[in-house]
Amino acid sequence: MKLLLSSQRHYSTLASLNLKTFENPQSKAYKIIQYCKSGSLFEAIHVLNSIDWTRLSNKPFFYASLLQTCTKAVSFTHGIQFHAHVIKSGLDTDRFVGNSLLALYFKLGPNLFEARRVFDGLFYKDLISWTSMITGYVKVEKPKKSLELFLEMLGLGIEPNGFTLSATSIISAFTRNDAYDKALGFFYSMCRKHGLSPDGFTFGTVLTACGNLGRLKQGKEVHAKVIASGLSGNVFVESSLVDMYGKCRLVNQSQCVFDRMSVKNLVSWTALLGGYCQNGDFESVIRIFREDEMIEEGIRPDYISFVGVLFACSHVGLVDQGKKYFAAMSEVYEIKPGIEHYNCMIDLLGRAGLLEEAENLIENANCRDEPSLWTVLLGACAASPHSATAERIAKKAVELKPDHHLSYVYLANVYRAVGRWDDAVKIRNLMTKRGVGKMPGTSWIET
DNA sequence: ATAGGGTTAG
Repeated sequence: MKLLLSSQRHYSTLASLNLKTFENPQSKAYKIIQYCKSGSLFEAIHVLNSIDWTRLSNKPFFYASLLQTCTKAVSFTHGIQFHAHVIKSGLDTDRFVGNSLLALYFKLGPNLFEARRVFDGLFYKDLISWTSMITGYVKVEKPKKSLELFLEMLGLGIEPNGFTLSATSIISAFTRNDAYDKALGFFYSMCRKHGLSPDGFTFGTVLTACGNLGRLKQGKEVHAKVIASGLSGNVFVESSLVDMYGKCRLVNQSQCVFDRMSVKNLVSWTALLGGYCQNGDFESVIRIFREDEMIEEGIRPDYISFVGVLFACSHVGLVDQGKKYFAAMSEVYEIKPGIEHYNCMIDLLGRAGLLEEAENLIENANCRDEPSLWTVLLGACAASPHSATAERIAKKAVELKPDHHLSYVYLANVYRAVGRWDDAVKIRNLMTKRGVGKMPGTSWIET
């Protein structure tokens, strides 16, 4: 690639390159900025190459604009070249240039290493620098680092007030860290201490936290805040509410919120179905799915919603229905079944005593060596352990997952059921030898 | 003048 910004060119246009003239529409400096603003990276570079860059004043502003344009135009290679020039001119300590570089590395990289280097090298870090780095860590799945940095920022006396976004990224970091309690705590201090008004994103995150914690009381409080904030029409917020009530075992409330939603999407439906699933009302799941209500509203079920309905089928023992949905998944909706769908089907078939059919299904799946499939099938076998099939399945499970103690227990149980006491003892010894958990006493019958 | 953000499902 041609090197940009050669310093050996075009002294003739020097007159148009000072700070004052970039506001002059005739000047090339003005054109560069205009091109940057409209995201026309190549045009901007073209003009840039026709001037003497070394004589241009106010370089930080140009570098920042150009770097942002690279980010906007998704051109990482150009961005890196500009970074090289930035370093050469010693402007990488400038916070505007640096912040633009951070955006480049986080949005197009993501290159955490380079971003951190830029961040550490900044002469003065402002709230935007901190926020970029904090949210950047969340993005690359390093919530702990993100929180460390957040605390460091607070230690320096920089308050995240006025910027809801920095607060939401912290909440997000907490929730990704499974520290839902802290996320909730932060939400409340954000509202009370800093007087910030949360937006839809914040509410979505916080409601999910309430749901995962089963905190109905706080969930309701947040619901009240949602209503007060006028965000009731937000499909993300309302789907989170449906989810929250479902997880807090108030499935009626979940249905109520759902019914009043003016805009529903697939996630809203799946959250509703999930609520019924978690509350053991599998009949409702199947009823809602079967009545084609979703399809009437123009919503096509996806990978996850099929997990819900197959899970329900397996719990109710609807073999034909389950088979129908499993087939429809790939035939009608062109969704490749995954391990979760297979698990449901194996459980469904196995519990119905259709061991061979279940075994067949596993053997023909591309995830056939996945231990969980065999473990699930083995669990289903416990109801009918009197067969060579059960023995075969149990052996396969032990082979694929030698550290799973239940497989041994099941296998021993199969032997006991047909009176092969010596084999049962061998399994017990094998378990001890491999050190995989404790064999239950002889009173153990089935799960 | 220029820069920063995220949510939902089994």
